[in-house]
Amino acid sequence: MPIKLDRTDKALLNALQANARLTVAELAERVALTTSPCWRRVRTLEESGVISGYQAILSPKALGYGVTAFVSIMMDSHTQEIARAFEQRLLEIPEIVACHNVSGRYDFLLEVVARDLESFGEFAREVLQTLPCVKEIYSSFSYKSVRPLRVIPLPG
Amino acid sequence: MPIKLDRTDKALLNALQANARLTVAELAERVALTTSPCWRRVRTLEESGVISGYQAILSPKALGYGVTAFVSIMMDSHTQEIARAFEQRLLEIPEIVACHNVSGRYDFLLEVVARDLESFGEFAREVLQTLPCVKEIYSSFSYKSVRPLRVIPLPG
DNA sequence: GGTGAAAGCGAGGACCA
DNA sequence: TGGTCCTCGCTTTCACC
Repeated sequence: MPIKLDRTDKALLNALQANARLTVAELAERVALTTSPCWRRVRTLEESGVISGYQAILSPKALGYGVTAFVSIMMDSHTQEIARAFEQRLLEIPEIVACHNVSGRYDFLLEVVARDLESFGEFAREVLQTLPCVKEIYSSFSYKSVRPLRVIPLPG
Repeated sequence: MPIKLDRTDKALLNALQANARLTVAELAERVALTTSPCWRRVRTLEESGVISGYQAILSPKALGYGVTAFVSIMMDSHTQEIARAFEQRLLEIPEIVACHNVSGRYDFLLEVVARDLESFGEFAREVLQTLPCVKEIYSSFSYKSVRPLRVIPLPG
């Protein structure tokens, strides 16, 4: 699974992580190539799965979400089916923008957006607390995102 | 800061969150508009800050990162300058792909990628443990990302 | 807010070195 | 691999409804 990337590939990936709307012509200029080989490289990166997609990044603030919370959930049961059903249920809740099954004291770590603290409280009470098999919930609020743009480092 | 969005705007945002490379022609078709008004709406969404950018989403796995960890950090001091300097230092560490200053028992929550557990151990020992003013660190590993694609829900 | 048309440019492919 | 050229379709911007 480790795909070989040369300097040019890394430059392309960094440019596209910063701005997915760069045209092939602009990309080519940045990496000192002509458009055809540049376009071919990008396509190869897409096909190999290194680039899994392109996404518009929305501002939670501008959409009226003033609160980002991290919610840790401990289950009172750990069977295969219960975990699967629980994950399925989590996927149906749009306020949960990220969600990991994790090791340690808690079983799931969620990132949740809400309009304000009051709205989050209601969400926690009416949605999270009523999920099946939940034993304990711990919420922590983001005062500020220190690193707003998620960038995967390129190895080597 | 709450920007008014009608049904069409929301459809555009949802389409662009799923695929930022859709052409204006394709977008227009999906929302039953012609290209001109569609293009104008997208531009307005960009200028208003609702769309803060476009990003290629890379696969950590394909890049050789087998481990995603969530690291909670407790500081032994909480002055303004120390926090600022600490955040500045965190920004210089590329393995930290996300980072929040949070409420609760810990002060910072980081998301870190690493090649494998061994590599993470080394990173924790040599980079995280040596940061100034760190009192306690708690690491939790992601077994699996339940929601791989981050999508902000649209209000209303 | 919506439509339609026009100019220019980029995407994507065929082919050569 | 990289480069050149070529064609179609899209982007972008009009003027107008």
